[in-house]
Amino acid sequence: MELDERNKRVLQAVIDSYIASGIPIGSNVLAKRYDFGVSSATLRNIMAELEEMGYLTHPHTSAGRIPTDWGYRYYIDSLISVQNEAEDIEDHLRQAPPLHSGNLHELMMEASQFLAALSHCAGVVVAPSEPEGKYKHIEFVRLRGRQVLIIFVANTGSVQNKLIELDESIQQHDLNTFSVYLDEELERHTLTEIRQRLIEKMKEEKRLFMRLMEQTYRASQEMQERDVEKVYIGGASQILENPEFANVEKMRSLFKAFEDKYKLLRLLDRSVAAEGIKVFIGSENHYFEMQGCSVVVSSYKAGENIIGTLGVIGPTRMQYKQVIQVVDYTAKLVSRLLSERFQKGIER
Amino acid sequence: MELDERNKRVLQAVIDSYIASGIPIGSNVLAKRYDFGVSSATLRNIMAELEEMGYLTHPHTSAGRIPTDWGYRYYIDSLISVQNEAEDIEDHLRQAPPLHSGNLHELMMEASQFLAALSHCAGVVVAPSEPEGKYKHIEFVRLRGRQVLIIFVANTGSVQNKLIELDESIQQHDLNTFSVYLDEELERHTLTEIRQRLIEKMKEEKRLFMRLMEQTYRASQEMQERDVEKVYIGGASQILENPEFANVEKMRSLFKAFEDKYKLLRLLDRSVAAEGIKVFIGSENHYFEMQGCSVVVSSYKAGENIIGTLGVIGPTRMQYKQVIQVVDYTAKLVSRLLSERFQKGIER
DNA sequence: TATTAGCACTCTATTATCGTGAGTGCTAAT
DNA sequence: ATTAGCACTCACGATAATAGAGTGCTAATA
Repeated sequence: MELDERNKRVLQAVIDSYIASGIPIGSNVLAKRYDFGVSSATLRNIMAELEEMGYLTHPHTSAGRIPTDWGYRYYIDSLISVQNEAEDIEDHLRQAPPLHSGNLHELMMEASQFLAALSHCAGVVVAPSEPEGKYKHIEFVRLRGRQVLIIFVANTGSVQNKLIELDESIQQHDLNTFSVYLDEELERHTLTEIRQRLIEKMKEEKRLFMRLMEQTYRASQEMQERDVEKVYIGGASQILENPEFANVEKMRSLFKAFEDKYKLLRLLDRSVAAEGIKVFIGSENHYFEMQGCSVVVSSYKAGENIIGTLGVIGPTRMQYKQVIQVVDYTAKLVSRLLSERFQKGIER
Repeated sequence: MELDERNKRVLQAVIDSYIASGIPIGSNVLAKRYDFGVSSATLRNIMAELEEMGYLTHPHTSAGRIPTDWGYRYYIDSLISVQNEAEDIEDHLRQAPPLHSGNLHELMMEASQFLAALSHCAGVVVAPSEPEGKYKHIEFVRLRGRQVLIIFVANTGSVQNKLIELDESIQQHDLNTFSVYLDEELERHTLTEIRQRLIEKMKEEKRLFMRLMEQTYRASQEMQERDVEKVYIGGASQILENPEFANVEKMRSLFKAFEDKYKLLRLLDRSVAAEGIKVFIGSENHYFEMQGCSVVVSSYKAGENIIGTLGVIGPTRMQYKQVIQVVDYTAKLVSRLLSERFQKGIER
């Protein structure tokens, strides 16, 4: 059954009011605040209809209406018009300067805080995952004895490191030789390929380099997997400002969830493939048992390639219009910064 | 006025009970649970005395006694005996494995979570601050055009990086040359000294290297200052398990405080100079308006040098005995790992 | 047929009242 | 110095009463 124009307007009015005030909306309030040209009795009928269709509900018999998750979904898909973004963009620009990004880590942190500040929700940023074979440089630093620190520098400017322990001591000089060799090869090949070629080339001899290669390879694999560190959460306490989290138990479980960054990652990464904004309302996000929470995410790019995700987690009753704009703006901002400052496509 | 033996025992009993149960302790309960050989009436007198001396208080007329901050202070300084650490150490060992420390960042994170898990409070670790002139290696990676990524490797194995933009393009080859030069100099001098010598040596000529040196120097300064990233907080949600934070407003302010890492740093770093455990009870910590919170901190070392701080933030009513042992144990554990795996004193 | 006024009914949230019990402080006896 | 006894205090929980917002239904109206 389709909604006629008037019903749409009523639904929108109810959701708008509820988002703004947080209290269930009754027919009288609605009739008074908006000018529908009909009485509250008619509005009651309409609202009952909308409830039957699943867009609205009410907490108890004598309370006003609140949107269901389904109602929010319809609201976002059909009722939000993003016509007035111009005025908001100014708001953003005024607050934009903080994003200066001395290095990738900082940029991610700042972006998450930026999101939080502007959306009054928790800001979440998933750092770029380095596709295999995107290393620019691999460096070995001998710390002492057989301990070697391997440093991976990716095209995006991301730097990761791992400490390994070799079977036998090795000179810094030899490490440098190997590093130069690797860098040259990296121009044309992925780490996996290099490893393959090395295995073929030097069967038994040069055991030491072979070992080092193995360790390097394994370390790089570990880097890939250790995604957990890549989730930046900013301004989580923002979310507590919302009255719906006055319930202590809810808060607790929410913060527990924030600490489980792996799950967060799964949740956010679902949108990484596609471009544009995605909104997951309440029960729509399955990875995460967050009651009463919505997630607004977008992907960001470096050059033409989508490389990461960023967004916002907040109460289901959030200012979707604004939040969507903020997330969109931030994604574009981060994309621009990354594209400008790091990496130009595949070119080296 | 000094406390006689019996009063001490009563004070200890009250605090022990209150820490264990969280509810104010009345004279009857005390007389029943402990065997003082006196009646509840006498205990009432004693408790009134202790209250007058400032060690105890009660929330309202007809409630039992609870410790004041002062009472806790006395409890910790004079009443806690750490005789039975043997039994607890076993507990720790069973849970110890998780600390494997692939790199410094991981070690810090794991340590903070370790602290949280064992103390049921929030675990906080301040990463080693690199004293000037402790760099092992400085690497330059040309990303594209005039963008260069500077990577600092410290003796502790800590790796930091910063992206800079030069006035003119520079070849990777030249960067390597400079890196080799710096590394050699770093064997004997601090960055500040090297800069000085460079300025004297090559007045006008070699402008490019001079510029690079300036940028490198400035970047290293910034690294020093950007301490904020160095605070690792683990298991903050642990703290919510405590009933005293059922109050939403309290929780909120606490989490806000956690996000202000700079203040946290100030608070924790007060203990960095001295060795051993420090306890700040409730109002005793001034940097931080955390009502009802206590902080237990210790410093950790690499070799002989104190290089960082770690500890726990929890409700004033915490299991001091256990927590102190946990913090002590963790500090030693981290010290051992750092001493073993990285840096051997000043030797290179 | 769609809208509206009117009204009975429902349910929450607020406030008031009261009893209960743990605990204190004081006094007088030991 | 210790203790028994007792009056007094005060938070806490349960219960009851009230107010008010809002609904759903019915019958009247345009």
